[in-house]
Amino acid sequence: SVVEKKETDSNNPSANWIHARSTRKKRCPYTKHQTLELEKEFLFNMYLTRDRRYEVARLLNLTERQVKIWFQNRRMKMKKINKDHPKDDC
Amino acid sequence: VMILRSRFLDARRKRRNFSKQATEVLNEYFYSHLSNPYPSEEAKEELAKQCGITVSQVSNWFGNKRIRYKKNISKFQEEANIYAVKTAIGATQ
DNA sequence: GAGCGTCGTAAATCATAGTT
DNA sequence: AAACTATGATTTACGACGCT
Repeated sequence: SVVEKKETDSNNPSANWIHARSTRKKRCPYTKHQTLELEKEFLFNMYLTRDRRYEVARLLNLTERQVKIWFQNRRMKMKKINKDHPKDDC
Repeated sequence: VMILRSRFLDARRKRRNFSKQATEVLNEYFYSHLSNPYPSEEAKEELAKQCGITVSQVSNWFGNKRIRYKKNISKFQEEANIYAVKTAIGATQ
């Protein structure tokens, strides 16, 4: 009976974790230039003011939302790097 | 400066495939939790320990596994059966 | 209560390892 | 050895939820 249960689970892909993010913007990789400028801005300060965000978005032809999210992701990346390699530095 | 930094980090992208045993452990967890293959933070830590990899690597593995499984379930059917049998044997002992 | 924060993730893409 | 495929890691984009 245990076997049967496991097998029905295996044969049952309808098990709901397959939820399609239907209405999501497709990921579009940023250009070298966009990434470089964003990194430079991040180096200057990890958190954006509203005005800075507007400027950066305008200069790089991205939406303010994209810039905001890029900074959020970038901070998470920094956190992950610090976690994975505690203290090797240049 | 950051060009060097990013190049340095990109170099970390050099990887090796996980050991056969590690993959075995991960697959066992995945297929025995097929209805909800989302290990908790604690489960990830345990898997990481068992596999000799980092928690981040466990997260990456499950992320990749879920999407690739979902994208082509039939391709993984044989593998799924193998691990289903494996856990079934384990359960009866 | 609008707005930006983190956290975990999906999905696409990248870079390389492994295979044919 | 050059295609080709598998696989681990990284990059965009959100939803959920927190704080102020």
